Amino acid sequence: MVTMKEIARLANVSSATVSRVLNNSGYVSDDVRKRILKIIDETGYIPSEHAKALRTKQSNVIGVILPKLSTETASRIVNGISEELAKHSYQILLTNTNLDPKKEIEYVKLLKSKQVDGIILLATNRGEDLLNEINKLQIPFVATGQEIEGVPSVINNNFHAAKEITNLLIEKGHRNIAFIGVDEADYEVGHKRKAGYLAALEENQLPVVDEWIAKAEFTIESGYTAAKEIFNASSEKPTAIIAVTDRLAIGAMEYLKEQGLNVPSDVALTGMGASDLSKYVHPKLTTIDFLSEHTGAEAARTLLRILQEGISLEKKQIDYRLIIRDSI
Amino acid sequence: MVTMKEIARLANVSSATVSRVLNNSGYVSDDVRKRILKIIDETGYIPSEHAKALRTKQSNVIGVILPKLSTETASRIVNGISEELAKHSYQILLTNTNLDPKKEIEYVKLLKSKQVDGIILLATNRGEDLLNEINKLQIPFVATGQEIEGVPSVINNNFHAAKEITNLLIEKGHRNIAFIGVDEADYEVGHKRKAGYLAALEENQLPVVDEWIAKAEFTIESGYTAAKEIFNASSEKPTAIIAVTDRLAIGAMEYLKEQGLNVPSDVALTGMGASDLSKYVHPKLTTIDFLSEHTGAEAARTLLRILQEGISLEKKQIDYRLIIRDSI
DNA sequence: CTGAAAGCGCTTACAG
DNA sequence: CTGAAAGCGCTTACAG
Repeated sequence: MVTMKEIARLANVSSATVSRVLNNSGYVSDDVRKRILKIIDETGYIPSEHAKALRTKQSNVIGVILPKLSTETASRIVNGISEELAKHSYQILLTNTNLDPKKEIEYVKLLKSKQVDGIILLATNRGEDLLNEINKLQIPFVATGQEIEGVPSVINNNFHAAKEITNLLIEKGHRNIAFIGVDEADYEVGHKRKAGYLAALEENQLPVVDEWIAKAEFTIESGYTAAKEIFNASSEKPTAIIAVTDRLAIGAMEYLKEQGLNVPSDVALTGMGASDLSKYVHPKLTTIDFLSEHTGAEAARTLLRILQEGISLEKKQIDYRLIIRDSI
Repeated sequence: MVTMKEIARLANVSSATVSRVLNNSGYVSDDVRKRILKIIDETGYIPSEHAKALRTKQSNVIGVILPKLSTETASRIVNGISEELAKHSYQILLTNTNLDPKKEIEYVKLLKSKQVDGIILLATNRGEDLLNEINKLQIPFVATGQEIEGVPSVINNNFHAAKEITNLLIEKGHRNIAFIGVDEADYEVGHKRKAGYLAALEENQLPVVDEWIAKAEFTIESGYTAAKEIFNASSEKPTAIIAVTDRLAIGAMEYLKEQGLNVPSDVALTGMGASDLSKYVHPKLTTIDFLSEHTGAEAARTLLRILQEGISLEKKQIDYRLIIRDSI
């Protein structure tokens, strides 16, 4: 491999001068600069980032820890992160926990050893161990997906989104509104969205009916099952269903169709996430776009701000957009 | 930051010994080993990968260059890569060209400067400049998505997949089979899939009708437009349409429905890619699953084989799976 | 079994 | 405007 020393030798200068040319730092005569650049070009010399990082303590790499890449939300967020970071010449070191929370901690350590300049975590939980590890860490850190206490977090406004979509149904005259949620251990998606639903009911003095509230997994099948449970359990049937993800809504839609119920005239239905799917099911799904690319980009910007200006805000909520389509 | 030197000092040994403990290399007495491990644990010491990489010329990082993360295929492939590499303690340094071919070359250089141990490229084209850059490079390299001459490539069997799906329609009695393809500059998706279609026609002595062959972009809208063109241009209408992606097929499906044509009884329709969408449109789409996670994993394995055994096969074709659903 | 020393490829104060 | 030298944090042949 051709090194800086080699370039210096060929150009009859010291490596200090080569370094100055490369970094545009300090004075170098035009003459010498040109000579060096020519040689760099001819040899195809590429400086070693490891040596550079070792010296400067800066790697221009940001670690990203994510639970699963093959979900639309995750890939939209990572895309947002990657575009924003690329603008500032940062690269992403990607680690994928495949939903194993133990790996989150392992990867935090790994990324530290790789000496990334910062870490962005797409969090699914708010585990104590993780928090400890982050606090031990002396690396700028941004969480997204979940708010993590004491850690700069970029999150969606899940509470208001759920509340608004519930209100929308209430305005349309629905009073029997069912809810398909997920485990509240997922604080943002499980707890906050449910809280938004409950808040809207309460404000409108609608009763909370336990049989109309189901807990599901993140799959279409689970949405189907949840809708079935709701319709089997209750003597009075709901006229609307709010699902906390599009996939759950689509599962519910399958069940409803199977029962010969029309969406939306018999039962209105909403999802959340603005997935690709939501546009192409029939009827098209009313949903909420959480602008995930934007969430990712904002997480990246937050991290860059910490890196460059030392400014560290605690919490940033990203706006969402309600998308009204044919399912209500 | 606590360094190896510091650990050595605290343990009253030399850093050489600490290094030996860390790497399980050479002899270290149990006594000393325990003492060192204890101190490492207490201090939370994490070795610097940059220093290590500088010394050993090995980083345990694989560079991945992709055109766009937010497509289902790309994220499935990257997921496959990431899972396979994780098994072998390699991490991914992710670079995203956002479909800018100039960036492919730029990122090849960047990844070299980051001294990744190898590079996996999800290629969309087979540009000459890129090939030159790769050849200049002295880093193990695997391409996927496109076969790149002289470079180990893991690709899908696009020709046979397209041929098989065409044959399937022919067996069903279709003789007027239209084709919605993409630019043949995308050799695998544009050229090979079209070639497979043409080969099936030829083998069955069916005529190639130019009006039945449309070129589209990678969007649902473009599939709609292409189907419209086909139906407007030709006096004799096709009874089946083969689209080279699911999104194109879904666009075509929208057009057909709009025209009051029933899928599959009036016009049969097939896609390729086994996207999530394909399962949830009505009728469900007959398509081809290219097993993208598997493609990614195989690309990773190919790279690891080069890295670990120096074995470098030229070309590997991944199997596909035909998924027959209701659209034919 | 352990240590002293060299060296990986850079950057950067310091001196001239 | 340029160079000599130190040092970043590791590993590894060599010596004992």
